[in-house]
Amino acid sequence: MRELCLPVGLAQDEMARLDELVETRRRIRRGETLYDAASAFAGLYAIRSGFFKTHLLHSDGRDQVTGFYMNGEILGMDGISASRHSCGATALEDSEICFIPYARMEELSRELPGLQHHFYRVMSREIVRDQGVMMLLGSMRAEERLAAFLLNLSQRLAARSYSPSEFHLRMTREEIGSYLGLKLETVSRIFSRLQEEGLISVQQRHIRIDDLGGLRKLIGQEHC
Amino acid sequence: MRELCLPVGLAQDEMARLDELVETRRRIRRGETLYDAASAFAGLYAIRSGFFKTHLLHSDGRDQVTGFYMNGEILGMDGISASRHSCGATALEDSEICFIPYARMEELSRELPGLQHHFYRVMSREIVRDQGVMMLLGSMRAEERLAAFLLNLSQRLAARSYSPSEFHLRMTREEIGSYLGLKLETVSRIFSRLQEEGLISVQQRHIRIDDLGGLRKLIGQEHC
DNA sequence: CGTTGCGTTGAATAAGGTCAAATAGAGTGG
DNA sequence: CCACTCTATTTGACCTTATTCAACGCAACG
Repeated sequence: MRELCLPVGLAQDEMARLDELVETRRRIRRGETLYDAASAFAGLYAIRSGFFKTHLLHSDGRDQVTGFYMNGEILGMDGISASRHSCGATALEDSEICFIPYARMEELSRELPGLQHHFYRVMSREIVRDQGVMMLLGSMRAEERLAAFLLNLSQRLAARSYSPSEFHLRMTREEIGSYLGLKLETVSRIFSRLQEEGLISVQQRHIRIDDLGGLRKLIGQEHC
Repeated sequence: MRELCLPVGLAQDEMARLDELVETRRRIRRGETLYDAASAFAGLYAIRSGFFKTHLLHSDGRDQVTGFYMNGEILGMDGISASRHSCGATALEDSEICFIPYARMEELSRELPGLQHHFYRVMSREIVRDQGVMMLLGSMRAEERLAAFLLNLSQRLAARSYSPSEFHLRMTREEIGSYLGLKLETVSRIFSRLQEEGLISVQQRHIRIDDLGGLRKLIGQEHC
């Protein structure tokens, strides 16, 4: 996990100080929330294991999934700006997290230049990630969105040495749809269509990518 | 401008050090780019005056507007994560910016706790802003998107003591559409519709908000 | 005064949404 | 182990919304 969510290139003694950073380990059961939207911000959460979604509640009651997070990723950075979380985080499977109190993070990142740099980078990466989603929602058709979604998952799984071509979805069709700006029926239909086209095999939540190149071509060339 | 893009609550001597931070002032003419997508990251840009758009280039040639920025706002934070900008920034009118070299920013934010905190907050705010756009793109209908767009502009103008109810759009219909995930014709049509409904008056790029409450109601209650 | 870029509007079309019904699994209690 | 229930998923028929294609208007500018 360290390679993923903690700085590379820190000296040995700096690594030692890092352990001070992490206050607690906590288990979160599937369905439980790590924090709710509008709750007071206390610090960041590094996912040790498990899977989360973040979601925003719109004033009219509908809520939208804004992201899916897996082990090695950091949750909660949205809360820094207003000392209050703008979105909630919910576990999609039993998970384990490390809590990083914000005050301590600021303090320590002053002492360890590498750590400060790392946090700036992690936050910047989140901004870049969000821009990718905006691109996806703003200018891709349904089929492209799903393809991009699957490729993104595949790539992140590969980075964690899981199979990039065969995996189990932790979220429902509705959650995928909410994330991609589609209705759950559309998600289901597009999965079926991609299967007919021989690009993937779908068995409920079990996904196998049969034609990686084909999927890539789908998002690299077409448009609308 | 200081109230907007620089920390509140810094001591006098800290303020003095701040001037060291800002290296250069630069004028950018309308249509020029501040930085291009994929260009090397050097630092951040604080907008002194003017108006910018940021935009992402998709591999198939289409580019999507990811944000509009006005005076007092910070550009370039996307570049920290990969030492390379993920999107480009283009001036939509003659503008003036301050350049903040990244190395100096990191250095100084180590010495001035208030500054470090401020930068974390600014980056977090950007994340929250992006989430709002995701909400907009993912779960609002065209009319709601335009209403939200106008209300957002109005609010930011108000914070700068400009008129919140009457203003001039700096961007084309196509740029608005790209930002909102709509085609330019749709944007034009919806503007006309909102005018017919008595909510706004549109005269090319000149906008007057006639019924603020009505616009708010549009995004607060309806859904799809 | 024609050119050029931007904006508006109309008609036809396609993409995705809505509503409804059928099916498949997972979990539960008998 | 089986029947029962509940939720998630799939699929079909139909409908709404936004896109596409095309024509025209407007304003700025050389």
